[in-house]
Amino acid sequence: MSEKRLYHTVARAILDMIESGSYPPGTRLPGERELAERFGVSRVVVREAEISLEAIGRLDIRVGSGVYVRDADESSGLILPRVTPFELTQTRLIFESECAALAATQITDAQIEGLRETIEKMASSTHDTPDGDKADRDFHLQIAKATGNAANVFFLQNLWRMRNEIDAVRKVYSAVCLDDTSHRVNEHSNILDALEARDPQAAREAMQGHFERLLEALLDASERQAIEEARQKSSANRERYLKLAAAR
Amino acid sequence: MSEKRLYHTVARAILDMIESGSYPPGTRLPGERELAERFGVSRVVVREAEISLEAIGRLDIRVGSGVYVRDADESSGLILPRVTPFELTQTRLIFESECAALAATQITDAQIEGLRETIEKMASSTHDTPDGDKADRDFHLQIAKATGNAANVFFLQNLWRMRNEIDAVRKVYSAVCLDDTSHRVNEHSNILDALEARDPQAAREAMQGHFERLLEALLDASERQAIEEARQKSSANRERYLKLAAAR
DNA sequence: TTTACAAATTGGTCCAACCAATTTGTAAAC
DNA sequence: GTTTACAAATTGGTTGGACCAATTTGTAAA
Repeated sequence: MSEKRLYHTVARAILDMIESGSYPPGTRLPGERELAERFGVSRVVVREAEISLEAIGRLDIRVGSGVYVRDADESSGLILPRVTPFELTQTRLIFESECAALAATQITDAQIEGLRETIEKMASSTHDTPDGDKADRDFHLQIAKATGNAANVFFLQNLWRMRNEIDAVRKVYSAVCLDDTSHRVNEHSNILDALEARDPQAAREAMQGHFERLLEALLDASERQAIEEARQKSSANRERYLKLAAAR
Repeated sequence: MSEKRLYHTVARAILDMIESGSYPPGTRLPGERELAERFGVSRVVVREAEISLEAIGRLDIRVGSGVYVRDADESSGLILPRVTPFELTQTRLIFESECAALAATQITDAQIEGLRETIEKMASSTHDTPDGDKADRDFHLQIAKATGNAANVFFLQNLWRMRNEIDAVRKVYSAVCLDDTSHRVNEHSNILDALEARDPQAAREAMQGHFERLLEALLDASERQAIEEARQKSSANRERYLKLAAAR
């Protein structure tokens, strides 16, 4: 209601179309002429709306071809702070635990069922496919949605963007998630049980446990990684200095 | 690097104009018509260029007034979701309470002192100046910083952006903050005490209390506002229908 | 000096074209 | 049957002119 300019309203509407799932990433949007008619505005306004969405990396406008929904991941060009995997996990711990507690007070049976499906999907995913990650993300996202709070959903999405778009984070996380599918499935089940029991405190603690274990796994992994890097560096050094010695 | 679309070229040119220093932040750009002539393009193209720059937070377009160069402060480039004041406050409650608890475990004496200053500043601010708001923001921001976690700082900044940049939120918040400076000063002091005592649980509860009271104040305010809007609407209706009756 | 209001300025929207890049449909060639 | 060539349809890009609404500015009255 507070939008004064038409193209803002239209941009909002297009965003809604995308976020409702009608147009998944990569999909082509209806042409400018059709959208103009559908929204009851001129083509200019649709263009302005699409251009503003292009500017913030949500759309990809290709001349002669069409306007495409951009994948929310890479090259979104948005600025994220430089956070370490530990910082991210700590923030997830405090934030998602409270989300879980909140969700426990108002989650619906249908949402419980949706969560169960993500767990099954994760359990049946092979180790290296991205399916497991997607199921993981869906699980946490659906809990945020179950809080019925758009701000919570927004932050959850941003947390996940940090995980995927910050190199240092992605590196460590992927190193950790190789062989812990069974752990994750287990812990997700615990969380689900608490939610199904509508027990906020139990949900909070289950989620805390989930991230505390992850935090420990991250510490182990980063230690291994540090050792490995040190080994490589010293090996490189050895080669360098041996060469020097050999050249003498 | 030749830009295919004209409005990209123009956007680039406008950006150059800004970055060359000819138009410092806050300055008004030449009108669309003049720029169109200067660049030798149509007005629509200039508009499209300016809209794309507005979308990424570089320009501020004001109807009837002009296009202004935006101060390059924290425009993180994120598009904010439509959240209600209640959602925002709930998220602040769960997130900032945990931040306070976390901060209590590791805050330094210097940071304690910094917090105390913001409280004094708020106490001495007159009611309608923005100084009070700034001190409020600083207080919460410094607690997030005291957690030593960049992700927490990032999210706190975004929470504040929601408060200031979402119309519906700003409206209700400003209605609430008129006469509650004394409340806020009190509650901030309580939080500070808990932090100084390095008592996580007390800090958490003090912060929770802060937001729970705010939540109630918001409910009151939104109720008053709804009543006022209903009054205005019915008054408008009365005028309309009386006119109709008089014209008969 | 202040106030009130009309005029000029500025962004917002619409329309009706036409251009250029791309995709698509179709028919000829293999 | 598959590939190739090319014309037709589709799609975004740009233009000029027109009119509206919000805002600022200039001017005259109080």
